[in-house]
Amino acid sequence: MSSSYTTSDEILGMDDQNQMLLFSQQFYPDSYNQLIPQEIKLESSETKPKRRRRKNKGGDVLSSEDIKVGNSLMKKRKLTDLQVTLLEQNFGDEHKLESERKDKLAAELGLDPRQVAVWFQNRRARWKNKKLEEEYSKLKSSHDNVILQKCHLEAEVLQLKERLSETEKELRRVTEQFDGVSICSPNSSFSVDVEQHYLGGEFNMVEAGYDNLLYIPENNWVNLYGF
DNA sequence: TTCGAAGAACCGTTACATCA
DNA sequence: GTGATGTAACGGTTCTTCGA
Repeated sequence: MSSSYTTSDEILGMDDQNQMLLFSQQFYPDSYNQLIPQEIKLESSETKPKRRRRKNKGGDVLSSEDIKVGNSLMKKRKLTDLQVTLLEQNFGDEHKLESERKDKLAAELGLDPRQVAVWFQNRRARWKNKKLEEEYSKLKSSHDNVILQKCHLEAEVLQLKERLSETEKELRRVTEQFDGVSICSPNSSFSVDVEQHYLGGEFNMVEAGYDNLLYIPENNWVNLYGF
């Protein structure tokens, strides 16, 4: 990427004169020209090595991150509340930052346009992360609801199975009671009575959800679906 | 139409400040 | 003193635009 703005690494590599020039631009926003002179850009970009930013623990060399407060230099990189408020307002209006608006905002805030661009970039990233987090928690909560529902349904299935088993026992008991009596004959009026009794009467199988049962003379009641 | 330069946006990362 | 967190800034990559 090629940038019109000077990085702190580039500043660190400058001679004293250029450092002072940039220093005055950086710390006196009113007179800050916003654009780094071409000579400085060329000098630094041509020798720009591809490496990570270097640490600046010594503090003996001015960097673009130093800010003048009153008459003294402070290691203060944070933007002021007012600057942040205005940036937030602008971000609220529009997440994208056109070049014209960037320059206007930078002039208003006394910041480098590059700083404004970076702030918007980081703000968009934070916004995106927040959106992702919100989306995640929504999905998680709906997932939890589905799991809960599944548990309830499983419990219900268990309950129904138990009832089914009890009913089967009861049926076996009843059929054993009538063992030897011809209740299986389709022509038997007793058979019809039993069917009516269990399918539509006291044990309404359909309503009870037991409509998957079929009565076969040889096997008594058979579950059509395996449970 | 193609190609290269310039600029902007995005992403991952680093460095630093602040706080518990 | 230290680890966690927030954030300003950077480097690299990708995409778009524009002029030759």
